[in-house]
Amino acid sequence: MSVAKTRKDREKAEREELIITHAGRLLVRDGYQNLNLDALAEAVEYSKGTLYLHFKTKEDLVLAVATRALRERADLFERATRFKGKSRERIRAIGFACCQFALLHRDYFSIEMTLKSVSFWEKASEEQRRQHGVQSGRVFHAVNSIVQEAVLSGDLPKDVKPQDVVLSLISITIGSHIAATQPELQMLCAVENPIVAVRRNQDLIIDGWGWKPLLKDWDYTATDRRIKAEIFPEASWLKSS
Amino acid sequence: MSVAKTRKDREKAEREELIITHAGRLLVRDGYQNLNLDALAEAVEYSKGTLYLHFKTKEDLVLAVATRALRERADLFERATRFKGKSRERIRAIGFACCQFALLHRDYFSIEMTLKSVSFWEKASEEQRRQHGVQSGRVFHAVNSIVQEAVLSGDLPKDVKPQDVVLSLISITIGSHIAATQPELQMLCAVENPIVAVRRNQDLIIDGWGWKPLLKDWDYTATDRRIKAEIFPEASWLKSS
Amino acid sequence: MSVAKTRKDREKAEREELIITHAGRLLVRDGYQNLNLDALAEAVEYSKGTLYLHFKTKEDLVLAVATRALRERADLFERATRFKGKSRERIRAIGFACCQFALLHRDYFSIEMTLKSVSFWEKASEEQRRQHGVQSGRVFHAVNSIVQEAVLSGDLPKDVKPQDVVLSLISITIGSHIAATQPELQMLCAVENPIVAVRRNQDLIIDGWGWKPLLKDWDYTATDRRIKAEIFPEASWLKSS
Amino acid sequence: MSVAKTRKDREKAEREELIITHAGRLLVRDGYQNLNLDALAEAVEYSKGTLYLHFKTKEDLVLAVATRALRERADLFERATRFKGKSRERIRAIGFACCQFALLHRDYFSIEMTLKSVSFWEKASEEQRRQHGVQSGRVFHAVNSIVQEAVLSGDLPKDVKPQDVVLSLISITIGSHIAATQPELQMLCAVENPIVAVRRNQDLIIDGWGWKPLLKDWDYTATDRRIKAEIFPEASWLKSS
DNA sequence: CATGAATGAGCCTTCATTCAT
DNA sequence: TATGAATGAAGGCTCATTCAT
Repeated sequence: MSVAKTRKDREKAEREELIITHAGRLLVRDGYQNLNLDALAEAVEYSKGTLYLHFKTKEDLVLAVATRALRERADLFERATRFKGKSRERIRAIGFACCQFALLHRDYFSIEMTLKSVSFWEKASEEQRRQHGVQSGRVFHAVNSIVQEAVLSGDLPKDVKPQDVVLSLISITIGSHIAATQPELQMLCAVENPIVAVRRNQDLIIDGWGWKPLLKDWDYTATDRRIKAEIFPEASWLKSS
Repeated sequence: MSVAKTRKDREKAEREELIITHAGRLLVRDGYQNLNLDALAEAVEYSKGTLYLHFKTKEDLVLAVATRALRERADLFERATRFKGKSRERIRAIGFACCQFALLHRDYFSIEMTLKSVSFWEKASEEQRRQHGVQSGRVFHAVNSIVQEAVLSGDLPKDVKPQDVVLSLISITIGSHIAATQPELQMLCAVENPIVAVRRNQDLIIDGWGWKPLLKDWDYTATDRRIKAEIFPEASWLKSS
Repeated sequence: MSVAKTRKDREKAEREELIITHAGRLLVRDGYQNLNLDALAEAVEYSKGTLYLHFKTKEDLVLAVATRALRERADLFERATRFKGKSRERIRAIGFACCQFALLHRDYFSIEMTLKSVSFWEKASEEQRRQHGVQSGRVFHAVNSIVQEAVLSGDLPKDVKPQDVVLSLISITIGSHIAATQPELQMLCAVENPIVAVRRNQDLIIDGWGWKPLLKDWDYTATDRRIKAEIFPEASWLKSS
Repeated sequence: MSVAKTRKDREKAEREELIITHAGRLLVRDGYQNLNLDALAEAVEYSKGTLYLHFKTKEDLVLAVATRALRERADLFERATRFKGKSRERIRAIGFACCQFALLHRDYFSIEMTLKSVSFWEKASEEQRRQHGVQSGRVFHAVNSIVQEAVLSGDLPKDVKPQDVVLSLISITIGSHIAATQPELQMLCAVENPIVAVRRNQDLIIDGWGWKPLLKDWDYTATDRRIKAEIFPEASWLKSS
């Protein structure tokens, strides 16, 4: 029976994955307000009632979509963390992870934005809120650990506060992603490749903090090649970043 | 009659302002999907029918809210543009304008985000779309003109593309604003004052581009005082930025 | 002042005509439920308030449109009544009047049909209801007088009840008009010219009653020419009936 | 499961019938524009949402009402078609079918008239439009087949066009029905029994075409008795037509 | 008299959620 | 456990009618 239970559990988890995947797809296509559970039920080929066996409310479901994406981001960040090298090389790996994530979840932000509404969180279940918080923490700590190491090792000035660095990195990444994917701005600023823009901006911030070795003092070509090979072997886009 | 017409027009414009103001408030509180015209009508103490005398659809109304905020931003930017001084001082004034705007429209971004949906723009009227475009352009050109001047004057390296600089400035501002106002990140990164965080990040980017005089080479205290006095005399928050 | 009053009255009547004319046009184009007083006010270039100075309710207005059409029909019928000739020739003139009316008010029926709703009459004013009744009576009596004369003169069998004949004539005319203008039936029954179909059906009914001289016993070509010339000189369509 | 499915389907069909029946009743009472789905939902004792599980739009529902009536008419006509006898006897049976239908759906015409609006058909679903077309065709072909047979057999003159005969029959039936049920005309023309009036008018038209044996040449009493007994045994009204 | 801004009741339609089977 | 029919509250929008100017 324990075996049967296990199989049941696995099936349940698989179905949950299926639901989340399709929900994410529809969310990106239609936005939160136009996501409708009838359409989702049809897409996953389960009944609407079954959706409610997995998720207490629509908000719960959407939060699960966001959390899964966030977990993948955390996974990518932690993989980047394990890169062997200077702190600046490792934060660079994090930057690559951001781009990899952005490509996998091109419209993750549009989902994340809907989470900002107060009423949203009120309707989501405690458990989903907790899980989302856990993944947020993993992302933060992945970056923070590298920054702290850089301060300790002297790659960053002793007097910078690690949290400030983390915040600036998060800020430039979020902002670049939003800005570089807005059609209006793509036109005005002649953005050819959003990924390139994001990475350039990250470098600007990192240089801004005086994180050694500065871009002008070091050739990161070899580093990039190693990151590509060792951390993101699956990422075809990194061919010629 | 011309007088009466003028008064009528003024009253109409005033009521439109009133509606937009309240709509903005509710929009920030409840989000786009939860903004309901019954509640708005009650808030402004006019009937629902009257709302529709001013705005063809709900989308039109929301776009008007966004456009008004954007216009204020453009106004602030253009005021900053008129600051007399080095290019770096003037881009600094733009940074101050961002902060001033952020304070006036703390949650403007959450509104702007709802505009991303394709179906949204389809339902908005041509006129409102046009007006929004015009204001977007003003904002861009205010920043762009300063950057171009910096390149011409040699304050920025000759080989940087002005649009890249503009994009990075917009990115860091958007991103910092979002990040620094997220409760979760405020906690993790110990953000005491979001405004300070935004401005620090802007400086990092500007230094990152090598925009002279660099922060370490120049004392901007006097500049800040002048910006405060000459450009934003009304902004109390600038007391001790 | 009496003169001024007269002018005012005339202006009022003229405006009323204008309103009814435009209302009829919109009614035919959009149907009763889609007739909207804003559009009508714009069309007549008077304010909505002015419309209400002339008509108590929307129903009143529509009834006025119907009544005016009915009055025109009655006028045409009474003109036909004055045709000099055999009773069968005169009822033939009525038939021509029907066609003339149908051409002038191609979609009068669609208006008349909306009058059938009980709730409609409840909302119409007493005065308008009365006027509509008066015109109905004129139409009936025009036809009835000819039928009675035919019975008296022996052109119709002595034992037919005039009212039955009148009813059958009204029936075939209404029915033919509806049937011959339905696209579906036009296709199935190969209706080339609705007017011709209506007149043929009228002849069938009249022959059916044995109204002398029967179609096969008399050549009505000359009659038709006279009706055209004497009664409907303005009707271009009668060229080659 | 197949059994359960069958039962479900049957229940669904029954509920659909229930909705259509009540909708027809309200439609006749209030007209299309005043039919409101809240009232209908209350009448059928199902929720408004349930109505929408059966019909995509209000227009769809109304069209379904019309189509069901039309189907019944087609059924009656096809039954009449199967009457054994002379062609004139069989077209007479069709006449009886008209009356039987008129009694069952006293106010069908008022519904059918609302279908004339162009905007109506735009909002109805393709499927409902198709079904309505199919039933229209059945009605036409039932009549047309008898007329053609009459021409071939020499009961109608060789030179008449069958479609003209069909059109005249449809016209007199529609028109008589409308005229004979208008209170105003009932009064003016002393209509005691609308059914009798309709049938008399039909005979006039049929005689008008010279369809043999003419009314004066044949006693249809026995035919009527047979039609009553063989085709409409359920129709109590035919007792003494 | 004429206006047209303001009203607000009313309606169609959607969709998250429930629950009997 | 899975289903999907049923629900009903909610919301955007219209438009006939009124009334202060």
